[in-house]
Amino acid sequence: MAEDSDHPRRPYHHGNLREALVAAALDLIDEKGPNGFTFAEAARAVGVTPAAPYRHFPDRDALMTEVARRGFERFADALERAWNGGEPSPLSAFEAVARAYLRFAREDRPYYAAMFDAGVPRNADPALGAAAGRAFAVLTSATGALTRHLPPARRPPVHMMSYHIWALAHGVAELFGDGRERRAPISAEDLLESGVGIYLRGLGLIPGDRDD
Amino acid sequence: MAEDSDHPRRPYHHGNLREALVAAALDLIDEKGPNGFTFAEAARAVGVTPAAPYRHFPDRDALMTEVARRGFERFADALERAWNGGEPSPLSAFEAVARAYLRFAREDRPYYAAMFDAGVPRNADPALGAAAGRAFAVLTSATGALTRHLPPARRPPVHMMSYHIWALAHGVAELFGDGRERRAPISAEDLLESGVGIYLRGLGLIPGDRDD
DNA sequence: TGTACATCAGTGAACGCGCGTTCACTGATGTAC
DNA sequence: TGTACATCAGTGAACGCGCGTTCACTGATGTAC
Repeated sequence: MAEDSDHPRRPYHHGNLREALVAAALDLIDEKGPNGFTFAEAARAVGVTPAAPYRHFPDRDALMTEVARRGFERFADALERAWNGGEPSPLSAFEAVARAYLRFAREDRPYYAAMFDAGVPRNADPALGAAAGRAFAVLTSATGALTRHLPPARRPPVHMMSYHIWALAHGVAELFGDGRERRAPISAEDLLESGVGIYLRGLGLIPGDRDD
Repeated sequence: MAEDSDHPRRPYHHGNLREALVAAALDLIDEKGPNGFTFAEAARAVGVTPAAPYRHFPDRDALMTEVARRGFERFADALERAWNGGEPSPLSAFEAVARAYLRFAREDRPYYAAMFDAGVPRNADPALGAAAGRAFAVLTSATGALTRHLPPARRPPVHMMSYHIWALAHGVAELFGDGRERRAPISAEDLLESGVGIYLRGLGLIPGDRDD
């Protein structure tokens, strides 16, 4: 009973094996983490011989790299959308970017894992590096816009500030995303939002609540 | 030429196989990452049959867990030492803790990887969980001491603040530690120190440089 | 101090497994005329 | 519209590999008397 007689025989050509493999890889990464993912199992999940994927990817790592590349594209898109050209205000748009970061890490977790936890090197694929750069560029342009009206003496280096935000968002996502690492009594989203708020206050970008 | 005739034959009993396996595991993790580590290779590195480790660890994961456990012990020790009871001042001690965090992530990288990147669950071993709790307790008591003199209305929840610091430190370590992830024009240490400084200023814990 | 014996910590051979990958092949599809 | 043929995207069998783990074993060590 290798196949159900009610259903027509699966056609010899899959039709969209490349896409199906990517989808299967995402499922597997979601289930078992980026290191539990194997080429053979992806093929099995799609119902295809273990040799078939080689028609679409040179090797196992190439599929992983493809997932990471797509992840960075989506990630960059999401951040750009959230930034929205700095509208309605740089501050609110900036906070939207932070929220989008975390939402991506949570909702597109297997992508995020492929991008940051799978050990795929940034230079594995030029398009991957470009997409990662595009994502990071959103952060830098957002911080640039946000700090532009500060007097130069109090304006932080834009790269430094981007790295701070990125590190905080990544740390929150890795440690507190999805309930891994001790049941925090505060959600990852709230954690990042409050952290960014305090940070921005420290830069004088939003008013402090000092009594003086 | 399986053995050098100059040297006496390696004794039948290794003498300290357990310790040697832990050391080999650390080397392998350092070289190939926490997922490149295998039981068999650790045994080989130590010059022992692949069955020998089973006299000391029930299985492969137990060795990984042991490395993570020791890592958390050392980590907690390092943070406690840096905190130094809050002397000479809570602020300087707090900053010393942040520096110690990053120094640990850098200098004891294989430990850090076993602790955070190897997928060892916190409850794999009660002692591991306890050590992790002890490390985190340093952060909470440090933030508690640091914010104690703030008026209650402006005092941040101590857990939230600890999580912020932890997330920032972890994010910096993962993204910028050891030059992985784009050559940042600023060191991970400086990045964390400046980030923590801005954050503390945002809480009113160190003076801002406002002109008003 | 010497001997008998239990215990400990290794050996060496073997297992089953799943993986990544290769190869010659074949069924299906698309194109030229 | 029909046929011939090149190309494409699969199959199925096989490979070598290293891993985790087991087993009966044996050499070395420690202890009781």
